Amino acid sequence: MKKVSLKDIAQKVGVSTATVSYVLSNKKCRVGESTKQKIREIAKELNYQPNQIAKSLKSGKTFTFGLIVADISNPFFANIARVIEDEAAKHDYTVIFGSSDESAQKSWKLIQFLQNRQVDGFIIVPTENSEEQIAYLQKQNIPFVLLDRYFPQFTTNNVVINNYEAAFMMVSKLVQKPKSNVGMIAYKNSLIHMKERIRGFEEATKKHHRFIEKISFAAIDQEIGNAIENMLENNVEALFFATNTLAIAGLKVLQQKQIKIPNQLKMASFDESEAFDFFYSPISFIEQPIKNLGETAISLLMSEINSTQTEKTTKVLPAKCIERASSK
Amino acid sequence: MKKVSLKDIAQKVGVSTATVSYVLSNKKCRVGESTKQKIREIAKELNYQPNQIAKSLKSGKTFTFGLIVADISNPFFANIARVIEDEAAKHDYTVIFGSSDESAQKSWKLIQFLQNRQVDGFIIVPTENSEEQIAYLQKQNIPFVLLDRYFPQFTTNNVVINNYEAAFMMVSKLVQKPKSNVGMIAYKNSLIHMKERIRGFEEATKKHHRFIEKISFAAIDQEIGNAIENMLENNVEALFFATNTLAIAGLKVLQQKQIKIPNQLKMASFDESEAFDFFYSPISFIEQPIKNLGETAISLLMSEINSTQTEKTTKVLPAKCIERASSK
DNA sequence: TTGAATTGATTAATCGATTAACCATATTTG
DNA sequence: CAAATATGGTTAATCGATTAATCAATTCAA
Repeated sequence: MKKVSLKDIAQKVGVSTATVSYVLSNKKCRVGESTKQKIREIAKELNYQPNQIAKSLKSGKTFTFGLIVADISNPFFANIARVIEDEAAKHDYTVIFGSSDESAQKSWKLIQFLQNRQVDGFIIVPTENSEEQIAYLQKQNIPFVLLDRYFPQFTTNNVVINNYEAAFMMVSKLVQKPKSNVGMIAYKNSLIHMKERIRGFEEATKKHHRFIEKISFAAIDQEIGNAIENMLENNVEALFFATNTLAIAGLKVLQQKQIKIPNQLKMASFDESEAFDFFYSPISFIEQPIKNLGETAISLLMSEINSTQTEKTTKVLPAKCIERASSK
Repeated sequence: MKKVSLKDIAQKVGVSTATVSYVLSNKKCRVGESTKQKIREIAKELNYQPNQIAKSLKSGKTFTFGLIVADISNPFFANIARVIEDEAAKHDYTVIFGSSDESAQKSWKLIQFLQNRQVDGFIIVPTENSEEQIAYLQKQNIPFVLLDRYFPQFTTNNVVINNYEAAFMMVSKLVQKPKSNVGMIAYKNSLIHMKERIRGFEEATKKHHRFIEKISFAAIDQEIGNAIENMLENNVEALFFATNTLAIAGLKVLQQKQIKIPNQLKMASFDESEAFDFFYSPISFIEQPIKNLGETAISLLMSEINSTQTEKTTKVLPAKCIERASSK
């Protein structure tokens, strides 16, 4: 069965499609009361649903956002996606999203794809080496907001947390005894959020012997074993993970090796995970304000879209240290 | 900056938009080689991206699926969503999805919304009392596939597992000692998948004293405490959870009460969760073939869309019992 | 009673891409 | 050389909704 269009209603009522359009969109236009009623009646009877595609073509607006996250299988990003969807829905926007899996190439493909679908704006968690993509969006004057990370050399709308401060606070609590050996496991990644987390760790461990292992996102399972091995050989007594994904992978190895936490090794991580709660000694972590991050991103994007102003804003939201058994 | 359209290219080259369209879509049509080259060149130079909205309006196809899951914050559905997206992308389809949160009303809203966006088909995890929605889709002749659950009274495309068998197998292993007290915590829900899980539990515990607590999805946190309390008062020595969400909620209570698993209470659950791996005694669970479920759903939907045949199929996929420390 | 104002509705252009149906030239063919 | 056939393109309608411009019929004012 074909979908009901304005034309169908118009024919049945015996008026032009224009009249039907005016009535159903409640425009202040001169249409007789009896005609109005009849049109509304028939529209309801046929269960008329306006064709958004046609509307979009005419208006140039799709009421759709594109969301590109770095890794949708990570609950952090999955939850952010959820919040962003809910928040967008409040403004009658749909969200189409994709996962770049930290690959600039995939991110570029997604941007092109979503642009073809005429999204009205983007929320992007940018990957390494995606600078020219950002430059492209800027040049095309497409509204967008960067999330979680950004490029300091570009003036863009950003929503982030203070990674340096959060890492510094958490690590300071984790490594109280000076001169001991301490370690951090991070991503091999030049993005600012990772740099800042590492800087926070370093600043908090000035008086310690520190060891940093950097792992590539695409090969966590292959590289994590060695990284942990090295940490243990260096007798670190505290270990800080730069993300929840790294922490989960690391914990699996530590559990295999029967390392007792926190007795043999204290630990803490960035981001949360349901698994952290159920570990025999609950894992300390840095809680990011996910709801706030998503809401702020949508709010920035909405104001970018609805105004002619091109002033860019960077919002820095507070993160919280949740200390539990694993770091004491 | 406005987007580049066929018209822009046509003007620059000095031909009609029709010619440009023919060339860029590689139609077998008579256009001179030199003109072809020039058009391709200019198209590249202007970075032409076809407007999918316009294409959709003309073709009546959006190459978009609507996916409605019951609860996107549940990793089971989140992962299914992921698989479905990846699989759809292989066929050059986009997926727009929403979460009904087990509410028929929300589900109905989502269907209307997605239909306005002219999706070419649906994959739906139906909620309780959504029968008339299914009937509506059927009447409108809109291609769709039901996932995880279905309504036996409707002849539809379904992709499910054998919930009865999976529950029976797992519970049989969980409750070996006859005559003991055993319990199940399920949802207060009349959907077939839940009924089947309960039937599996009952069939496997014919020789036991069994206790079943039913909890409403919308009030898990409020009701789970009492449910667990009752189980403990009845001295159950084995407890089966109908879903991962229930298990996680239940585990939190059990942990507070310092119940030792499996010494004081053996347990097992449907579905997986990262948290199950990190519990001090890893939780036994029924593993659903998520990848296979998603792939099959897309494949059914694709063949429904691409063929005129209206024959409906129900695919029943195998689930697997993963036995670990918690049930021994 | 004639011109002006009001009411109720229609026409037609538009958004961007597609495509069937034409229309010129140019080249063969009998 | 006239008719047939290629060759290389253009025109215009279409998808469905929107909306400025217009028109016809009525009512009102002077």
